[in-house]
Amino acid sequence: MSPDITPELPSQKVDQPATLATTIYARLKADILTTRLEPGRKLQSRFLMEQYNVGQTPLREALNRLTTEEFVVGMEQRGFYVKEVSKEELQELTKTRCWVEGLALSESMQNATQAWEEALLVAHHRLDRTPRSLKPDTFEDNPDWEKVHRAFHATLIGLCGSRPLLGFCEQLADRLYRYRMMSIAKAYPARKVGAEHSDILQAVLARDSEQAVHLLQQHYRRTADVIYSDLDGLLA
Amino acid sequence: MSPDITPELPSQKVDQPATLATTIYARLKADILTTRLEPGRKLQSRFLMEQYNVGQTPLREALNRLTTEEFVVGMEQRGFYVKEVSKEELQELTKTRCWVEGLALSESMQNATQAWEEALLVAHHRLDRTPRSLKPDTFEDNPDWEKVHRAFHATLIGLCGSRPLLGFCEQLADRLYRYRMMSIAKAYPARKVGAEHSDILQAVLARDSEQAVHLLQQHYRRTADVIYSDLDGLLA
DNA sequence: TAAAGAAGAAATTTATAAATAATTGGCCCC
DNA sequence: GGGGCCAATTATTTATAAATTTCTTCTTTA
Repeated sequence: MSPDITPELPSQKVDQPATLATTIYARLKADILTTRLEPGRKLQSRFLMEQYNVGQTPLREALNRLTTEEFVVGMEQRGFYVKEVSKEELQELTKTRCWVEGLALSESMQNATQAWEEALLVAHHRLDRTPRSLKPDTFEDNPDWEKVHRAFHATLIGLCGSRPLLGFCEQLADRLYRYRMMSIAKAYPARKVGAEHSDILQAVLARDSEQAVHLLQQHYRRTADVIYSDLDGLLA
Repeated sequence: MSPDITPELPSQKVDQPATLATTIYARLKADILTTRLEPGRKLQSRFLMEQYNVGQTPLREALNRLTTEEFVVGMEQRGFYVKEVSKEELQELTKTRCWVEGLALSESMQNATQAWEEALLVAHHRLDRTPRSLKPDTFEDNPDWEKVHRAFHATLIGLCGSRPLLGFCEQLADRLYRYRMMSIAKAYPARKVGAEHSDILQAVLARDSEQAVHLLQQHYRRTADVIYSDLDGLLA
C-alpha cells in the first residue's frame, strides 16, 4: 500500500520464495523457446527427471502449465511433446501480432505521457548500445539484447490500458521467439534491425500514430519473411 | 480449411479417453465460471479432494493449468485461490473484447463465404428459438442457451483466419462469463438481448462491416454496463 | 516357402495414490 | 512487541496401478 520510494522497473513478482514446480516450469519454458528442446520432441518423464534433477510431481505440474500455454501438447495417456512448428503457425502468429500490437500501440499513443515517452527513449537507447551478438564475426546470441529488445517492444504498447491484451502480446512474443531462434544464426548480420527500431521511435515521438503502427507491423513482417524462407530448409 | 458441410458446433477434441486430471480440470473450471466456487475462495486440497473425489495429484495438475489461464491464482507455498473479480477487470476485459472481436469480425467479413453466412444464419436461428430461462417468470439459467449463444458469437469471428486470436477471444468470453453469472438473475428479463443479436446478424448479411462491428461492441458494452452497476452491491 | 498380419505377453511409460518433508500461521511465553 | 514451539497445510518424493508400445510368435495367404 505504501508508495514505492525507488522508481524501479515494475517487477510483478515482489515476493515468492519460488517453488520447485515454478522453477522447473521456467527452465522448461526457456529450453523450449530457445529450441534446446526441439519442436516435436517427446518429453519423457524419465529423461526430464534426470536432466533437471526433479521428481515427477513438480515436473508434471510444470508440463501441465505449459500445456495451456501451448508450448507443450499433452496427448492423454501417452505423454507430452514439445509443440511443433509450422510455416502456417508462423504466418498466423505474425498476422495476429501485427493486428493486436498495432491496436495496442495506437491506444498507447493516445494515452501517451511525458514519462512514457522518456521511458521509451531510454529503452531504445539501451537497445541501441547493446550488441546483438557476443562475438563480432560469428553469431552468438546475447541474452542481454533479448532482454532490452523485449523491453523496448513492451514499452511501446505498455500504455494501452489492457492487462489481458498485454498478456496476450507477451505470449505471442514468446511463441514467435522460438521461430526467431531457429533461423537467427543465418539471418545475422544481414538485417539492419537497429534502423527499424529507430524509425519506430521517431514516429512515436513525432506522435504520428499511423506511421508508427505501420513501421511496427512492417518490422514484424520482415522478421517473419526472413524466418519463413529459412524454414523451408529447416523443416525439410 | 475445407468448408463444413453440416453447420455444427465445432468440437475441438475428437479423441481422448480423458485422464482424471483433465476431467477435474473441466469440472473446476466450470464451477469457477458459474461462481459455484466463488471469487476469492481458498482452494484447499483437502476440501477439493473430498468434494470432487480425486487424489491430490490430478487435482494439483488441474489447478496448475487453471493458474496459467488466470482462473486460479497460486500463491507459492500457501495454496490456490479462485481469482478475484473487480470492476476494473470487468472494464478491461470488456474493452479488450470490443477491440479484439471488432478486429476479428471485420476480418471474418472480409473472408466471408456463402457457407459461413448460412452457418451464421443457422446459429442465430438456434439462439432465437432457445429460451433464456428455464422458467418463464423467475430466472433459471438455461445451459442450452449459453451453448447456442456462445456458438453464435464464435461463428461471427470464426473466419478471421487466426487460431491464436480465436483462442484469446474464447478466453475473454470465459472470463467475462463469470461476471455475467454474478448479476444474471437481476438483469433478467429487463434486457432485450435478442434484438441486439438480430441486428448484428442483419448488418453482417448486409455486408456492412462498420455497422456490424459497432453493434457487436455496443452489445458487449451494454452487457458490461448492467453488470457494472450490479457489482456495486455484490462487492460491498 | 516366405511374407504379411493378427494376437498375446513383456517391457516401457504414464497416471494416480500414498507417504514424507518442508513451509506457513497461530499461539503462548518471555 | 518479538521469538520460538506446535498445529495445519502445502510441496515433493516414493511407491503403486493403469495404460500403451514393443516385441515375439503364430497363423494365414500368396
